[in-house]
Amino acid sequence: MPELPEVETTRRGIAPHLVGRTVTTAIVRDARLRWPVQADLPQRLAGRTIQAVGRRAKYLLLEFAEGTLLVHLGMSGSLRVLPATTPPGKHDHFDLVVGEHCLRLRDPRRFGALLWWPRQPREHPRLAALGPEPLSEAFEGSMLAAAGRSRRVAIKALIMDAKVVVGVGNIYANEALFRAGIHPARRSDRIGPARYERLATEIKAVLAEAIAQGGTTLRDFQREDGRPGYFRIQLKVYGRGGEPCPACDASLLETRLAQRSTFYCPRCQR
DNA sequence: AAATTCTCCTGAAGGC
DNA sequence: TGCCTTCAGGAGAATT
Repeated sequence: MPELPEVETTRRGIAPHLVGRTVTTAIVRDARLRWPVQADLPQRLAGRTIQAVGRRAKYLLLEFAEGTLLVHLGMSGSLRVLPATTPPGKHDHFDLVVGEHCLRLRDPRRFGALLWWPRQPREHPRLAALGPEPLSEAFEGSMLAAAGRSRRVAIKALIMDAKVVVGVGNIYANEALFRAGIHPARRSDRIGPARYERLATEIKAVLAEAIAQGGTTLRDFQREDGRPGYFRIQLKVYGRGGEPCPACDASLLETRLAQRSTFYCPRCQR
């Protein structure tokens, strides 16, 4: 399940194979993604030259002079660069053919998306309302505190809200709250400025560490060349309900919060 | 209107 | 062994 570090790892992996190259053809094998892939997408892409491969939140942005292809990997999507002649597998729904190679989208659960946008990516309605990138300077403790003060949601829900900050998925929300010593259900308006500073710092740190390690992985994340990602970054609480807290040995708890699996240490996190 | 719940999908895992 | 059920989760949509 790609989170922001996996998407960024994918971006860095595929960009060298794509930038400056011209699309030979595009193949849609199954248009039934999150939204139906528009039928004329191959015609729109053929003959266009990829100028840059960007990212906003968990959207990958294949930028052309004529517009942008937004690619979202959803829950189970992965992108690989392969020889164009490689036979497609069962869930290989889309190819972007670039000379001898192709960028191939595999997505068993089909929660992903392919969207053509004939303008600048920043103007896309899905991107325009998003909060800041977590690793940018625009995201820091005081703005997070301001967002939290004006609402009364669980802190975990706050940091997973894309209007507040993008790219903090369930795994890293759990990890960041553990590292910051904050209980995931604590109300956002009952956390002080210093603790918000710490939380913003830990969100940045855990995401940066995961990117530096090439993306963590759960289940089926694959790198652009097909190598699996690795559990290089040790997840301290996610998926560890019942295990001892790595800091204090208390038994880690698992609950449901905002419809998501939530793991925390009842002693370390308040 | 903010907050919560629902929805899409299928592979994996667990139960009997 | 095999069929059945349950679960996971990104994020937009629907509901309260």
